[in-house]
Amino acid sequence: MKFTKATNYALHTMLALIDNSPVKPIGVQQLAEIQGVSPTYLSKILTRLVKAGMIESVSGVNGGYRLSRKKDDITFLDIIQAIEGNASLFECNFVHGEECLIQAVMKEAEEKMESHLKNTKLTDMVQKKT
Amino acid sequence: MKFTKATNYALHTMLALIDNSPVKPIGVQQLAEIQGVSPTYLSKILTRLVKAGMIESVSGVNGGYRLSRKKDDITFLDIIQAIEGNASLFECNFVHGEECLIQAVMKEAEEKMESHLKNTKLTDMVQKKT
DNA sequence: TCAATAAAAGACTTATTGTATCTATAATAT
DNA sequence: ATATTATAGATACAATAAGTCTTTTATTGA
Repeated sequence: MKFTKATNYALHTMLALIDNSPVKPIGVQQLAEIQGVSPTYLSKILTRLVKAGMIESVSGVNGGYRLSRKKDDITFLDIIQAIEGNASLFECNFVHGEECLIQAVMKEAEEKMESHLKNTKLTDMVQKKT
Repeated sequence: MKFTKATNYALHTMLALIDNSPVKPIGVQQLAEIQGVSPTYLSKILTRLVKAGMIESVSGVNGGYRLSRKKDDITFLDIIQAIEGNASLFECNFVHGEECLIQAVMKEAEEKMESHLKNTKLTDMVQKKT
């Protein structure tokens, strides 16, 4: 079990967008180059973030991507779920009559992780940096 | 990102072994039938648990698998790591000079989950059941 | 209005991993 | 000896990840 590379790209791109001007967008070309990934692939990832309302895109000359207004609210969990989806990490296939106790424990564990990701905002990263 | 089915099989098999006699082993044939999976595949999974020291195998007639002595110490994390390995869930590929702050947050989050899995023992399940 | 720019979308390819099965080999009780 | 049972290796198939290519749509500057 592993997070996908797409999640890595998404998180780092978001961090780059935080550093960038909130007004003037930055092109996917440039964002892709920094991370050593193809622009089309990265744009595919960014489109998901747009649909999740975290960033906005501007097409045409001097277009690109920039953070949406509510940047202070964006958590790690938001970004991760936009990319990975929000299905449970563990799904019991066994056919019990009752509830699956194992599943319950796994869900609790997952929630611990999610809780931490929900409580850490992207903007926390920038403060640490300075 | 998801836990593999193998982990599901491993956890449920361990639970079945707890219910079983600690002396007389139970065959993979039977264990596989309960879960609707092929014996050869399940045995492959169980071999990993054997190597991790959680269960022991007895070959030959009336052979099979049974818990190893230290059954009270076996945690969810033990089983999961025996199957999934113990690599980090998140690996940053970006080439920073410094440490990756994102990676640090992800690691913290993962550790929250692991902590819960480490603190929950298999035997806890049995007590709940009664 | 037109040409250049840039994102969005869809079809497609390739690589990797998960999920098995089959066969052969080794160990053990009767 | 033989039937039984785990172990190991080779192999096959499916699903997902990761990425490319091409076309379409939207926007801007000249």
